[in-house]
Amino acid sequence: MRRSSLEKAASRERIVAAAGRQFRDQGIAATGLAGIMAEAGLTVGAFYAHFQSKEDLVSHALDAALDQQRSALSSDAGTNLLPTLIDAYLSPAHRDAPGQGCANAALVAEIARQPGPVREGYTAQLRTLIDQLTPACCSANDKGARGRAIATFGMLIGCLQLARAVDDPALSDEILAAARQAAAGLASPARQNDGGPGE
Amino acid sequence: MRRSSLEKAASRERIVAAAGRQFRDQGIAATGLAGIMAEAGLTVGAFYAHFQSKEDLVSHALDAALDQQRSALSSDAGTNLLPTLIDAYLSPAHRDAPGQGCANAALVAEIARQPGPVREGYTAQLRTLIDQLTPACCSANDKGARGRAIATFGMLIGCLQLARAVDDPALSDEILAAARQAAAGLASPARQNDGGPGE
DNA sequence: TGTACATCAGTGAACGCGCGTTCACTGATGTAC
DNA sequence: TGTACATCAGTGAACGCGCGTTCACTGATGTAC
Repeated sequence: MRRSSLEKAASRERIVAAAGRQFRDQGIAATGLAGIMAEAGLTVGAFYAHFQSKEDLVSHALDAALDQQRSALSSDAGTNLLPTLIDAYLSPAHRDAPGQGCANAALVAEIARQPGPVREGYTAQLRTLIDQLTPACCSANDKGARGRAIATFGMLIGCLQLARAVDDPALSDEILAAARQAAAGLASPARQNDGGPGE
Repeated sequence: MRRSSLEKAASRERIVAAAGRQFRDQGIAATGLAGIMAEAGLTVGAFYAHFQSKEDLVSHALDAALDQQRSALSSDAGTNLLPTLIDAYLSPAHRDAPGQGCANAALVAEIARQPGPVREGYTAQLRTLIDQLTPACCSANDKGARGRAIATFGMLIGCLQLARAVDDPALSDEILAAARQAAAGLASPARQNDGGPGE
């Protein structure tokens, strides 16, 4: 039953993709290896030919999911379509498909409870994301751009989570709309100088 | 071994409190009934004298945790110490004690995956919270107060989660600081009129 | 290029374990007379 | 107020189940000659 190294790489990719989707959809703790392997078209036994443990898979799957999200972002770096990006982030489509969506929004709280290595990997990813987001939050006086980038991103993930948790579609849409408007103001501070505390 | 109805009520309260703490600390899926009952000073068997199922407990524990949080808030309603409240919310102390802290921040993502009744209860609680927060976000032209209240709260929970997930204390503090500044601007829009889209 | 053999990706069954839930039992509580 | 009895909060052991992990085995792949 041995497979070629190309096939092995393909299997691994399928496992990582399935894990990324199921973790975001169901949460990490609630997702079993058997279900992931089944979605990847394999049986559980094969798992340990690819990863040392579930925690090891969590690290890799999270990293891959975050990479994927950032790559969409990096292609737009510099150009001024941050508003478009915000609208996409806060769209009903994104809200309704957590499994394909932002891993930050789906998993931050659970990441905080993960062992060291997982959190280390996440921290590096978030750092890169902030660096990518910061230039898009520039105003004439760009002293506060990085802070605004962080706060804006926090608002995006927080509001998306609220919109997902809520039972009532009308309230959910209202949350998305409120976040869209506030994010636009925060991220692109227009003619207002940022008046940060002296530093 | 039968106990008086007063003792039963006290037992139930201890179970709810222990559940609220453990759910926030470890997540709902990762928390077992045995651990909750042990913290309440009882054995697992007694659980079903108080609740129909784990899901039933989740509903009640979540409701209690959210009530507790809001009651701290309602005492300040009307008065202008929203900035103080924001600072407390984004304090290192709150970040470092999720088990005693805001259930929204700790559990939103997991609530989105809970069965109907839990989400219904949560939705009602969030609605009340938004209503309580809105007057504190008033400006001269208060058309956008409710939207700003929603967006501000989303930013609070999102940034608190980011600060908890991150591995590096310096970055974590930076996130809290960025959120504090942005929240102050968003919640108390000073002399800036809110320029919402026509409605 | 062809043959012999070590490697190892994947299978399928088993492992111990903790989960949520059930149940027979205990004995103090609350009630009926 | 005192007695007899039904109730039921809590115990402790058991239930089936799915979890993460291990293992003997298979047979195609990759390598050495």
